[in-house]
Amino acid sequence: MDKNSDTLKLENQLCFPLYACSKEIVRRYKPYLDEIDLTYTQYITMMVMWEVKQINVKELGKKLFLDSGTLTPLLKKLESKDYVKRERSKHDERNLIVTITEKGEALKSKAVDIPEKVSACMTLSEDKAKALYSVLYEILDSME
Amino acid sequence: MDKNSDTLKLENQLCFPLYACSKEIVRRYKPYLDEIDLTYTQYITMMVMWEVKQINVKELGKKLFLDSGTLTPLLKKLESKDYVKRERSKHDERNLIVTITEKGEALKSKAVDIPEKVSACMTLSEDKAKALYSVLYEILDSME
DNA sequence: TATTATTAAATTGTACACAATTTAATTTTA
DNA sequence: TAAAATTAAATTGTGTACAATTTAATAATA
Repeated sequence: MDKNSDTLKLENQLCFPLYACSKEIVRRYKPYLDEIDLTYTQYITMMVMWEVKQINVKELGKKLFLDSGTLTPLLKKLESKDYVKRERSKHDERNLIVTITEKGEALKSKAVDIPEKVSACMTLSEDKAKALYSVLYEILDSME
Repeated sequence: MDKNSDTLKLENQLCFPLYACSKEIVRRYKPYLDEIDLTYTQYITMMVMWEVKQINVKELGKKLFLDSGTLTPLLKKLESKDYVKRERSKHDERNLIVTITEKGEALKSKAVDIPEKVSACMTLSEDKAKALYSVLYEILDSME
């Protein structure tokens, strides 16, 4: 390919549609997440908490691909809403243990319909969705 | 599917790997973009400028899926680096016309190798890359 | 044509996102 | 075991993102 003409066109990039698509879908979550007073990042954090109940910041960051610079203020906010509890591990005080609260557990029932509401606003066949899913994880795995 | 158990698991979301993958790839750009003193958003903006030479903020925003709240400060920064020129349209002063400068044009040659350097750090077959590309644009189109 | 509506950027405010540094705790090792 | 290295969060600083509002210019209309 002629390096000077095409490689730097937006339409020839793979990263750009990924970036744009991610943002646009996250934006579709907003009205539903507003109803339960969560941002998207807080929502995916709660998704982990609903599943594991308790986790430290490091492990949480690994699951979410986020670092403490993002998670520390976010977890403080979730704590102020009483959805999680933050406390240092007695065993190793470097670790901060995040634990879901009852109020956090209760929030789950309000969130359970959100994924289908969002996927309803974009038409994508089951097959393509599965293919997309597996390619994305393939990329994520290959980059680690 | 049992609503209360699986729909809210991170691993069952399509948006999450999209969000994570986008961020991780953008992060791979950083070391190369640092060398030419651009952020990723500035870089995709310059990609449009290399292609069209001149455009107003509204049209630029449409191409990049960004609004004036993001673009205004970003374009001011690109202007301060002398990569673009910002001036009101004489024909309609509501429009701000962004024009690439000579220095901006010259930057292209330094950026031309970046896409292949980034794609080198993730293994993805041509076929899968193409499939991914087309599904992403299908989603983007279906959401407009 | 004066008023109203619309449009395009800019501004404001909140929340990420992440690199780099700092702080404090724990391990390793000389 | 005391010093050095490592580790986990927190902090700092820069740069997005985007909703909502404001400002200024232009277009539509009563």
